[in-house]
Amino acid sequence: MDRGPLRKTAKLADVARLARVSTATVSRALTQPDKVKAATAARIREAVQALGYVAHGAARALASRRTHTIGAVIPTLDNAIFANTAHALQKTLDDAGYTLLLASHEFDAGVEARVTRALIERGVDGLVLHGTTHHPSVFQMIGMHQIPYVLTWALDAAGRHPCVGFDNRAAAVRITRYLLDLGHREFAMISGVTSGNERSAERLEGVRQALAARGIALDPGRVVEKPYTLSAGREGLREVMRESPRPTAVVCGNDVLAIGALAECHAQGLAVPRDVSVTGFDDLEMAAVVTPALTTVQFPTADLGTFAGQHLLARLAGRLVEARTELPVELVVRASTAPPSR
Amino acid sequence: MDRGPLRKTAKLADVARLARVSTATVSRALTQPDKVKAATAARIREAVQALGYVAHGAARALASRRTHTIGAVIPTLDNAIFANTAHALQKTLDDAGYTLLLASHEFDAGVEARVTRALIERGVDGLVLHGTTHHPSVFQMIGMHQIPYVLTWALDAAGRHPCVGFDNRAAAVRITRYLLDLGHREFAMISGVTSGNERSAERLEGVRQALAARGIALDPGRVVEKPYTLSAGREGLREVMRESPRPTAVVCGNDVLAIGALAECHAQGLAVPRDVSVTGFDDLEMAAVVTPALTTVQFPTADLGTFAGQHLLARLAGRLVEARTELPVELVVRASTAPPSR
DNA sequence: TTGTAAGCGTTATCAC
DNA sequence: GTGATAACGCTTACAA
Repeated sequence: MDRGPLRKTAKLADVARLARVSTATVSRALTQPDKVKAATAARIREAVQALGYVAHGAARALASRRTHTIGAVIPTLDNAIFANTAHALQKTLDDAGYTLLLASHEFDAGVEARVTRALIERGVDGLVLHGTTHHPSVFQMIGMHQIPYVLTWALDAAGRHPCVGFDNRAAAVRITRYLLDLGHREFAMISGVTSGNERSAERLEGVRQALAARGIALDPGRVVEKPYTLSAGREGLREVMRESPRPTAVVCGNDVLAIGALAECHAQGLAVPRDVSVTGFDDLEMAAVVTPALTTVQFPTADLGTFAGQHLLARLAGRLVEARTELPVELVVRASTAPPSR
Repeated sequence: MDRGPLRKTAKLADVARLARVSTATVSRALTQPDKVKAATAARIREAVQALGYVAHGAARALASRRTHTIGAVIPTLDNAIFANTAHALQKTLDDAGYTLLLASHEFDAGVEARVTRALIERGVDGLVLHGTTHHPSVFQMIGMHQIPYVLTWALDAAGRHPCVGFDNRAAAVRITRYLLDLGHREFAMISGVTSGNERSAERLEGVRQALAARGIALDPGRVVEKPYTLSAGREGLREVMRESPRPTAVVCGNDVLAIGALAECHAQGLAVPRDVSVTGFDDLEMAAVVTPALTTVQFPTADLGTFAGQHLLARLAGRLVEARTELPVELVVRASTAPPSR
């Protein structure tokens, strides 16, 4: 590949000189080509090519007060769920000429405030935040800088913030009622860590609520909180199955935990769903693939990113948009999960 | 939360005025606190607080010619493997005060060149690229802008580029020899998509090479290429098991495919490893958790991000560093995977 | 230790 | 359509 006599990085003025026009014209040719005569534009294109010119983003941002950048703060990249959503978000933004700036806080509110500040400092035009509870300084900064934003995953009950998310609690109620209706009475839950995680907390609470409505309590030993990993799922199952009477229905906080739990069932020689029914919230559409015998609530997490992106883009374009979007979830019954008759 | 009479976004000059110092002093106080008298620094801190001042990154970058930003171009965020590495990379950079800018190209070389350009345009101080084969314009841009970079996952054989990665082919040879030594003669491979993916290609080639060394060929019907998804793994197993004689050893391109393949084995009533041995390359450390009967080659993918980050930080600090780092992989034998005796 | 002032590379507002 | 030129907000010699 010929890389020519290129040496130092060229700037706008160099292009202008070579194309025999002013910097203003080059700038226009680059950002609003239709405002420039075709012949001029062509000459400029050539010069850009010849010099291997790449615009200086910072200078551009400084002068135009626009970065064409959207920031997203996610709990962690280490979890496919969020990476998934981020992926869809990026695609949506990319198609509109925006770049996604991704930051994670590892479930630490302090870190979240810090990275949010860093994103604002970098001049993001918009912000995507996960969940509805945030450090007050976060909203303060957003307010001061007048940055368009949207909250995802959860729904802002008070209606104070634009959001697109799921009603996790309702989903939990739904799957629990389904199990109750089949005749299950002995429940256990392998929940995600609820502290600092509304999503996990709401799912657990939804299960509790649905059970309470039928007069069933979830005793302490029947709820274990685990990080969203496979091995934690195995561990969780081991723990709840020590209870007596043994649970006939185990609800898992998400599909990763559910798959781990299934693996442990196999290891222990427990047949699913004959001996025990395992169900879960399917964030990744993994569970169903691993076994057809798993009833789940499906969350369209990719849509989350897509919708959040669209919402933000619309606002940046000055269009009016719904401030609250609730995405539908789906209860997927794969096989009979009735309790063993005794 | 009191947000005071804050209205418009403050700038450095506002802070300077309030603190009764010059803008130069404020700038110093913010970036090199030790160059400023303690009392002055305190006054400035107060002013910053009071005004809710957030630095303007673009202006800062323009003036200082530094963004404290590292760009990483990964194939896709939709795959936990890369998200994993990105996560480790981010942590490493974060600790050093750098922010990671993540972009993905969805396995399209053209897109890769485009997003790399976008990152350079945004002024990244360094660049992390996946794999060793890239569009020539990518290296041209990097060269022109003198941007420190590092290639990951694979190793640059020619030694032209700084890299940190695995020897995928050697790993493939290793696991294949292991199976050969146990007595397997009927092989099949559920490979990742090799086109545009060196990693997949090298794994497949390694298997082929090891088999050829013992006079065994991998017939077309015994190799299927699939995307790294669970359902593709199931499909892949179905396809290769149609061969006759039926394979006794199925090597999977990664752990996601392996888990999918295992699920299909269960569905078909095939016992693992009694009827068929499934092995794979464990990018995510998932396979082993799902079943203890799975022999794998473990790739420390998180280390990849950590090392790549450290390499780049060292270069940015002007320190000399190895241009080539090969990370060790590990063959993990979980259970006997000898072929069924006939 | 602090202040003055000259850039950094674009964009945007005017004229022409 | 195109060209001067003044911002944009900060850093950094150089002076004091």
